[in-house]
Amino acid sequence: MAGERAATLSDVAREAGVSLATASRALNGSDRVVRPELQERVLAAASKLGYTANANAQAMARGSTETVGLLVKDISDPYFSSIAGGLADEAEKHGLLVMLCNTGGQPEREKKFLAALRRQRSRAIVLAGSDTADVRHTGEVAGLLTSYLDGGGRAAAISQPRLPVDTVVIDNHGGAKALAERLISLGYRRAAVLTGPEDLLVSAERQAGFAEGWLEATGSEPATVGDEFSRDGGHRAMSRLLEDGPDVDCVFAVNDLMAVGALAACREAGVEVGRDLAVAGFDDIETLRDVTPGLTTVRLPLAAIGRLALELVLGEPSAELRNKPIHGEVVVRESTPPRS
Amino acid sequence: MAGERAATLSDVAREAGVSLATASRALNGSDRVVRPELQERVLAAASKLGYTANANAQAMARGSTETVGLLVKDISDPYFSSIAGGLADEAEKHGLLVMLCNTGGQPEREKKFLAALRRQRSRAIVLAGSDTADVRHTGEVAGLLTSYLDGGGRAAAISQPRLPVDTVVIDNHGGAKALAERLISLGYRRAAVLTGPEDLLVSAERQAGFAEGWLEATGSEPATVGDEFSRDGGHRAMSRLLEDGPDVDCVFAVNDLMAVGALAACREAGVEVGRDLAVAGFDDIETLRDVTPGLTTVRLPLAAIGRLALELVLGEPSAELRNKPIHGEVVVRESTPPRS
DNA sequence: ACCGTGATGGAAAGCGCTTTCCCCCATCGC
DNA sequence: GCGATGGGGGAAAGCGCTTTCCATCACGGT
Repeated sequence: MAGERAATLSDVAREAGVSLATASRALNGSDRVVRPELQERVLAAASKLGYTANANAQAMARGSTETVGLLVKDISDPYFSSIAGGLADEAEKHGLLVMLCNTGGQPEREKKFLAALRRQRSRAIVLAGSDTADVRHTGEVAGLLTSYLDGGGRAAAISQPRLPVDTVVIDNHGGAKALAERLISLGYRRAAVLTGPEDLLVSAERQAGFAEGWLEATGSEPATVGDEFSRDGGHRAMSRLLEDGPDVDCVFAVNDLMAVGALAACREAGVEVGRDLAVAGFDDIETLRDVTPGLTTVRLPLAAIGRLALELVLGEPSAELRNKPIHGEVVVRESTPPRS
Repeated sequence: MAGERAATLSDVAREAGVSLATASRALNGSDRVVRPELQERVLAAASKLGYTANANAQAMARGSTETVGLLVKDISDPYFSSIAGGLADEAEKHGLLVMLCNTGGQPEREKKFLAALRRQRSRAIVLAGSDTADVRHTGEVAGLLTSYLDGGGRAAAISQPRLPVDTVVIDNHGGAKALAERLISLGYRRAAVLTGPEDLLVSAERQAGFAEGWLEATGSEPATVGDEFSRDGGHRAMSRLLEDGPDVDCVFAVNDLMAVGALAACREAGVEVGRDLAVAGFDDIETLRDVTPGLTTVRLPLAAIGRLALELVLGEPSAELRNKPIHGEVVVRESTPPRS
């Protein structure tokens, strides 16, 4: 049972009657070739003993591991889980294992995880959207990342190019601006934006992009209501907006989750979205595509973004930082019908 | 820069003018105590050199790691990402890193991951719902798991107790049966079930539980339409059902995703759910709580399940297998109004 | 004054691999 | 027929830690 300690390579070598070196070469490949006959003997011995290589030992001897780290704010958020899904699939193709780090949006945790991944000698790290305007924290993260990179690690980020690493840049500004323009062409004239916390970059960028588009086209800035960057935040923000007497004909929630909360708030207040008021979101979360009325939003290829981030981080390192821009596509649905 | 190889413990020891042993004891704790003065010197040296322990080396020396593996079918599915979220949070509390393995429902991948986790000498493995009726595959997984356990590993499963490990058993049967009873008490009499593939245990159990409840109360078995265990599967199944002329007043989709697809199919067919037909799901996926009409479903405490699974797998090992039952709670919403 | 005791520091033996050398021997060219 | 050549096996040196086993040293009891 659990008594007999796991077979080691030496056990296999002995069993096969070859040297440790040969066993290693036969089992885990190398540039050196082993005579087929011996190779077979080693393989047989290994399977007979139920040998499983010790990845930690290999990591030590080889000086490199087969794991990559992924930092997300909240894996149960569909935005991140979709990215994670794409990244995980790509990782699997490369034979890499993914270390999932759920930061919960806590800077302390983020740093702890970064340290842990470094300790693990992870081959690469992908940071997904933990961007904040908190300069102090961003600086600390940049510092940790830099020493990780100096130690031979690779890293990439998803979202804003604020860290000294390659990044998959999501065009939040452009997407939101395009959405604003689209809403205007649909006939809307008075808008409000439901935003997340001010120091959340995604939120700030989307808000700014939308405002810019709106301002350019109508000459006026949309109103703004801030709350949490979540379903409930959207609900609260929308409720507040409605209470204040909504002098608006359309509302842009900076992400789909907030938009869905807003939808619910409208429903509760007896406001019919699509007829009385238009609502739009951002991300095009898959599980949210069936809400009613269908939510107008900006589609982001989330899984592809995850895949891309991994490709970026595993590809040829380059001297200068690379940015891979990703543009969203405005998807119009029933929540923003053309206005007569 | 990247030239100077990372500082090792010996570097720190030398810098601090102490032995390797002392440095180790001072930095990574142990039962042995180090004089405060020395301790401080070591800490200073470490920080001066930017020392980061090598987890792989520690794993080798200690014979144990700080990682746990999590196998899920598809992390981008909210069911699994919620479980993963709960588990990840719990792992963080224990200072453990989570290896995320996305099997994509492919048996081959599942086995590969299991082997990989064993190679990594993961402290524990949690298998989340990859249960299938495929006996051959289940047997192979059981085999891999057993040798992993024999090697001193710990493992737990979420869903059905089919593997030789502790498991968080989700009472799919009971939940579905309770749902059936509830629907009947609401006045429904003719039901249909939208199921996933036959060899998917979750689906089969929910169907059976529902059928049992229905049969006991009405004396008749609900009709059944099978398709994929996904939103689109639900959509297709429901479309087919509607085409065949629906002699039913309520439909149970074996999970929320399918139910939402069904909702969409109804909408497209001009059938108003809540008035013309009732629809219910299972899981109570958070992001789906705002669909309209509100979906009646069976709530599962997904995050808690993830947490629990980790607790189970990290707790005192026990001789006999433990099962931790989890019961869902029927949540009635507008999609199944009382029938007059 | 002497020896048992407990607290600490250090030397060194691994942990399980990979990989560099080194060496042997069968081939090959002339 | 003989040295050069190279394919392929093995010994052994790490990789960076932890931990056992000693060795010291300062006390306290008698």
